[in-house]
Amino acid sequence: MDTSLSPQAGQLERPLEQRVSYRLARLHVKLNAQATRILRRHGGLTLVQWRVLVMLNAFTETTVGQVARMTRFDKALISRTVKSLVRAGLVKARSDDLDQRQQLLSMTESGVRVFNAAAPHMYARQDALLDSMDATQREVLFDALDRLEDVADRVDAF
Amino acid sequence: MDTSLSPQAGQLERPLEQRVSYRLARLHVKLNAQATRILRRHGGLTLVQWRVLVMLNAFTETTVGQVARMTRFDKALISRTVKSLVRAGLVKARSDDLDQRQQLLSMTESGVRVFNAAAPHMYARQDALLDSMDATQREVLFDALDRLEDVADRVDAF
DNA sequence: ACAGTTTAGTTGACAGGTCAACGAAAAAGT
DNA sequence: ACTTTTTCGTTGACCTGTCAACTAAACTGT
Repeated sequence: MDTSLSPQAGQLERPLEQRVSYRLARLHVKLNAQATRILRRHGGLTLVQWRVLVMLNAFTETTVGQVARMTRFDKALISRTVKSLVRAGLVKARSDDLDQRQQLLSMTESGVRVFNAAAPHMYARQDALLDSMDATQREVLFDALDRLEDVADRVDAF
Repeated sequence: MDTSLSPQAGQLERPLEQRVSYRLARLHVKLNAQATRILRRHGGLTLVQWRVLVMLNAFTETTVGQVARMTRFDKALISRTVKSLVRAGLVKARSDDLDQRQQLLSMTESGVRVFNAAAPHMYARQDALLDSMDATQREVLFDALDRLEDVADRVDAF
């Protein structure tokens, strides 16, 4: 397969490499695609379903709103995803006596089983990502991510 | 506004902060939202439209496929975006005599005007992102992004 | 007690993006 | 020359994620 571009491509190829947002977008797409493939291979969860289960695994009983806030996903998305998980029998909802608006979510036995099947692979990947850097690199990376998020939050500057 | 989570939240809050793919996803969403807002405010381009125009600005005459390969976006997406740009009068297509399958794309005068109106703000943001780090940090960051992409490409390991 | 406000969650409509199938043209193989 | 394969771009179906509107429940202040 020929991956070369046109002769003039070199003009932009390098600058493009150095664009933060572009590089981040590209990496994000790749990581997502990889995670999606792993999940499909090991139990068939979607990425959002996985992230919800991660939360339910860490917090015995949680609500839709709490998951949405923690993952920073849209609550509509979480709502639909939880519904799909309930439909698949992986999550059960129990109404909260103290607050009738919300439901307390937890994994079913089957949910735990599916989660535990996928988890080793997902965590191995996570470790591989971290292991690709040494300790200082990791530190710098996370610090950089923090700084970038700060800039991204200062919207009105531009 | 109370941003605190449930008491048990601390259990996962820090680990979550340290997850590479999660942090990257979050940053990506923020950066995209910021770019989208800037573009809306300065000319009304969408993010994909902007990225296509960046390419057309760097390469006088390009094709849909070439843009797709360079940006790593899906060619279907580029095809539709180009069509929208042509419809908006920002891009013109000229058929290639040597290859009747493809069309050579370039910006119209109006396209250049819109691009130039948005560009300073987008580049200022880009600079602000880079300026949030010092030289060594930038170097480590891009190196880390490279390494992470490598790991993301090694799919079959998990 | 009760009007006004806030919060939880659902839903519909929609934009962004992916995937697979396709027709047309070009390139490669025989 | 002609069949086969590859490439270019478009299209339709579909999935993901966002936004805004809405209902119901809970909280707040009087």
